[in-house]
Amino acid sequence: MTTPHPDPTPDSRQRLLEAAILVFAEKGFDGAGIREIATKAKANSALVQYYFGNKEGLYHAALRFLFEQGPDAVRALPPPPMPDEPEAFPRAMESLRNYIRAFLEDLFACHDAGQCSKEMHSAIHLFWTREMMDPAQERVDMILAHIQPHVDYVTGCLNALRPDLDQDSTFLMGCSIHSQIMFFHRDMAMVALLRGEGFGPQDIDRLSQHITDFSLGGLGLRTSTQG
Amino acid sequence: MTTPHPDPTPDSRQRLLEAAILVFAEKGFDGAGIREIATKAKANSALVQYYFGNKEGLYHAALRFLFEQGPDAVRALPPPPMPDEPEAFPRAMESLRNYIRAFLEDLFACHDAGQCSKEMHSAIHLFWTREMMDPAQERVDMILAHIQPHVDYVTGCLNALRPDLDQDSTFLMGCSIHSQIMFFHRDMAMVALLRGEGFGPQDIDRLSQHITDFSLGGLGLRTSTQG
DNA sequence: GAATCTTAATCAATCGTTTGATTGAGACCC
DNA sequence: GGGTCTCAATCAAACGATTGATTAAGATTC
Repeated sequence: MTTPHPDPTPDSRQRLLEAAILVFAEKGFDGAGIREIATKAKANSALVQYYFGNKEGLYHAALRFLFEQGPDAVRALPPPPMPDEPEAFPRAMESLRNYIRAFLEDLFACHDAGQCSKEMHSAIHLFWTREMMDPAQERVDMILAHIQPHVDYVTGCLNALRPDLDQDSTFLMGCSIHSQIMFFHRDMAMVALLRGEGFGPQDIDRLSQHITDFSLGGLGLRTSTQG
Repeated sequence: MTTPHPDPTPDSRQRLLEAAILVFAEKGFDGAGIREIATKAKANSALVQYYFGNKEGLYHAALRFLFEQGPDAVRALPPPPMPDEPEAFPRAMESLRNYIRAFLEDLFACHDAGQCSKEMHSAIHLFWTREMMDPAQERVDMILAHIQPHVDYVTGCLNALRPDLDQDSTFLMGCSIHSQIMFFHRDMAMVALLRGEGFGPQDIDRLSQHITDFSLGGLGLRTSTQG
């Protein structure tokens, strides 16, 4: 997460950005205070105005920063097959399975080449989830640009798996798949309360297996029945 | 949540409670101000301390209020069949279908006997969703008590539909079903951006049909293949 | 007339922001 | 090389506004 940008980018700016991600993720925009962020960044709170204009500028910059520099499971995945390619069907099935697993690994912060701390990793997803709940008007373009590859990937899989579906039905299928993946991330607190214990990285095998099977079944492509 | 014959001078405590739901839902706990709530309630802000002790007491009371008085689709549904009852399987299938539809109607504020305004109705679900994202320690009991009937209902359906599953697998199935229902509510903003237009009450037929079919397929109970 | 309800005025604390001063490294002139 | 100037970076201090909370007096009700 280093900036290759040529602009004057001293350490304080970077530290503020990373501290902002942590605090905004934990407490939200209104709950987070400029002074708290600056203290965690070991910087002066006035630097927020100096570098980012105001608090909202810091929030905006932090969101853009984690979009551009943060972890993204889909970036590393090979693209799904086109519907007319040979072996498109089994390869799309495998692509969907890999996507679900990669997304889960990303959410549970199973970082191999650790570019950022585990705490930062989960804060990034929490920050991101907060913004999704009510996206600000001036950030929708940035958000859409970040989501689009995810949508395209799953849509590509679905087009190969169910070429008979119209566009809107395919969209609904993608929603059903994504909803399951994200549920186990952002509703973890509820899941932990109901189940007694939450899911963690050690459950990724089981979770990705379940979501994949459930989704293939939902698509009408279940090959065998299992628990 | 207005009475069918509204009082000329309704209780100011009640007005505060209802205004709190609206403002807390829109801006969250930190974003909402006591003065704004009081203004919307046409009451004095000091009444918050008088009736509820402090701001958090108001939040707590508002949450409990909408739990006890607010709309709840499951309350009106006949209980799902026990696994050993006659015709348990087809009845459980119908129960699940009804549950999904009732939940969606609830989320989209299709109130027949309007106990509260449509604005209040959607605010209730937004408020509720916010609390779910990070539930406060002192409110988990109340939250669990409100969720439990939902979990029990779906678990009852699943026990009749897939009696072979162990408890944890059943739990995962329930998560997959609930995740889909809630997705179309709280990610509506994102869906609208991606799809060009969001879903509304007029789409309930299509949505509940899709989620039901997808879920039955995920359960390995798909009877026919359709778009 | 006591209890309950409501009010405006006010509290201390904290908020995001602004200000003015200081630092230190480089550019420039003589 | 010494002196001067520039400019971005950083800081402590203070700003006005707003926050949730408190108070004491007035209104209402029974």
